[in-house]
Amino acid sequence: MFRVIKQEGRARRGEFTCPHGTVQTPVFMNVGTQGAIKGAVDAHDLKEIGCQVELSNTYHLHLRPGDQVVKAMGGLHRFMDWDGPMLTDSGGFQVFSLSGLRKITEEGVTFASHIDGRRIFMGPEESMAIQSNLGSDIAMAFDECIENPSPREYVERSVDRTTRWLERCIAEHRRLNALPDCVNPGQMLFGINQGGTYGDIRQRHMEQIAQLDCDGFAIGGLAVGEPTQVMYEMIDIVEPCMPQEKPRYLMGVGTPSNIIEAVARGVDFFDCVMPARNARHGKLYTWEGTINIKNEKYKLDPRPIDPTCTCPACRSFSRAYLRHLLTSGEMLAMRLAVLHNLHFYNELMARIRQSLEEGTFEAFRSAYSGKLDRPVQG
RNA sequence: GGAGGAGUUCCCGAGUGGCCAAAGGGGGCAGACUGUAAAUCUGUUGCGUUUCGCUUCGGUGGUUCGAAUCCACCCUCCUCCA
Repeated sequence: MFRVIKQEGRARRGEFTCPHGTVQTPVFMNVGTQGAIKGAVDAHDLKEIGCQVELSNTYHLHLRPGDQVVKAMGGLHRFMDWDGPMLTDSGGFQVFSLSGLRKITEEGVTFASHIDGRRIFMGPEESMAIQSNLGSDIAMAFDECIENPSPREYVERSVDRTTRWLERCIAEHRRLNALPDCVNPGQMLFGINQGGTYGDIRQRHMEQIAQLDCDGFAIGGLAVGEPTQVMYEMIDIVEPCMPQEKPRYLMGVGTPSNIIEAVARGVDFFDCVMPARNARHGKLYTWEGTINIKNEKYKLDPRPIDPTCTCPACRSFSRAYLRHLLTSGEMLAMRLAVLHNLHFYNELMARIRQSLEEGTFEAFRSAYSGKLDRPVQG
């Protein structure tokens, strides 16, 4: 269930209630693909850094440890000891990212497992069954995330197939939720818009799936190589076709500026591996811009990553220490850096929400959009 | 004292007459990363006025049109024998 509390322009301050709690939006979901945030961060840590929604992946958990294992262990919430809202991605992104290892038909996708090469088939029904076994609060429809660029003709055929897959997802999802041993009978389902960089295809697709019975709608297939401006154009085209009373989720996006710009265009949910991956690689976010903690200039820097930050890393450690840990390959470096960047993203969303409540979002946008993605000056 | 072996650019290490400012690794420096096959990948790492010039392969001298590579002597280190 979703309601808009306040609006500034197209930007929405909302509230989304799902089986494991109520989510304040706009929200950034913290990505734990295999039931863990890479960098030795666990579900308890997520609580401390302000995470509202945890995100895991259908394809990866199906391969290891197997969704039947997770179900036998009481569902993914109990397995990883996360009692808050959780979203599972359907495996649709792996259709894109593992493109060298798969074959697509009307029925679904056959993957060569990236672990041992064995063939695994995943279609709408399989994806729904796995996500049902995982017991997430929000299941994502099984789609094809199309690579960019793709020929118009291919995009048209793919999008039509994704629509048919969505209808199958809805039917199967409804059936699974009604089964007596369902892990999370209140599980919701989001449909996904595709269409590459063809605005008219995206618009038509969004109009079609908006008619279907979904709990929310996502925009997928963006930030896959197209220029940022094109991504914004696609959101501008699709957003008016999205139901006002349902949440909008921009999948896999993005940089702090991308998020601010997408909120301005009416998006409520986000997720991205970027803050965690960048953290592991030494790129850290501050309210003055990004820093690469591995740079020599931080060798003797006694300051925390960001002097205004309250994350576990900034509360106790200097840039010089973080730099030392990271250049030495210490696991602790990754952990502290990931905690910082995810805390930053969660704090970013909190400030966005606050500005929306105060009616100052546009001021916030002009102060920080662009700036947060760029290296600090000086 | 005797017999062998070795000294290469920040480090390890390849190179035995021209295609060598010198492979490869490490380390250093910098960059990339957007529903995670990523603790990964890329670039760079003698100097300069940079389609070219200069300095460099333990030292000095020599052979040669041309030397990290061949010769002589010297220095240093390692192994074995006394």
